[in-house]
Amino acid sequence: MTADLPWPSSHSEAIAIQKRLVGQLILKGDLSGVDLVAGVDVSSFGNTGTMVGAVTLWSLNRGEVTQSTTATAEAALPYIPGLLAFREIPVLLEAFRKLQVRPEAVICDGQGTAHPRGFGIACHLGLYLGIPTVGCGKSRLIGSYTEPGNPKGSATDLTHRGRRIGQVVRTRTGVKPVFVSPGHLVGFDEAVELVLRACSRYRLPEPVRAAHKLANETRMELGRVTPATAGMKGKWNGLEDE
DNA sequence: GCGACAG
DNA sequence: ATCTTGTCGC
Repeated sequence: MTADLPWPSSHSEAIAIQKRLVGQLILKGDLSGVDLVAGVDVSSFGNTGTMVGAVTLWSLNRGEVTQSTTATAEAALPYIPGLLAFREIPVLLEAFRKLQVRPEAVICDGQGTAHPRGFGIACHLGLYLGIPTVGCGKSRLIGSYTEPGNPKGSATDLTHRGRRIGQVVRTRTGVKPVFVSPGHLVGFDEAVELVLRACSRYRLPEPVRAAHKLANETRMELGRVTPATAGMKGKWNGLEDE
């Protein structure tokens, strides 16, 4: 279930890994029959300190959370646009390891193929888990697009260098759209279909909302017990690379 | 060199 | 992401 993939020790190494793994993605697959969908999210105290990862299993048919797990870890590196996965995946995998049931699909709080190298956190997580993953970001990382129509369900293409890398989707009438792109084992349109199916009365998919809530509550309960802000300044900023 | 920049 | 009060709108 958890493949053994390489891990970087520097900024450039991380980029090299993404460029190599992108070729292993399978950007097609139908999720119309899926019921058990996992939502994942990470909550942290800014760029350093303790992070809490949460995975929530949501039954689309029952419309409720079936099971959920959390895990905590110290941030190994700060948030770097384009390298988010290397910061959040470890704690998310640990949370996944505690699950007693395998979800049929996963919706991530972040991008899938809508990434500079076509390998966002949803892709990364998908390859590790071997489960279909979809990226659903609240804002844009890269790509250009025209605003989708106002009605719920409206969508336009998110493009980059003349290629479609994802779609901008209105998950709720009159509300800011989300950025949907496939992670692994799912196609572009199928990814949008799953996200829309997982959205009921809010902007974000229910599984993601549940995970976000759980991660945040868990972090609050822990209390701010980790100052450790001094030890990692400048780490992974490219300057001390090679 | 100057902006942009998931969470 | 996180820090935060009030405020606009259905």
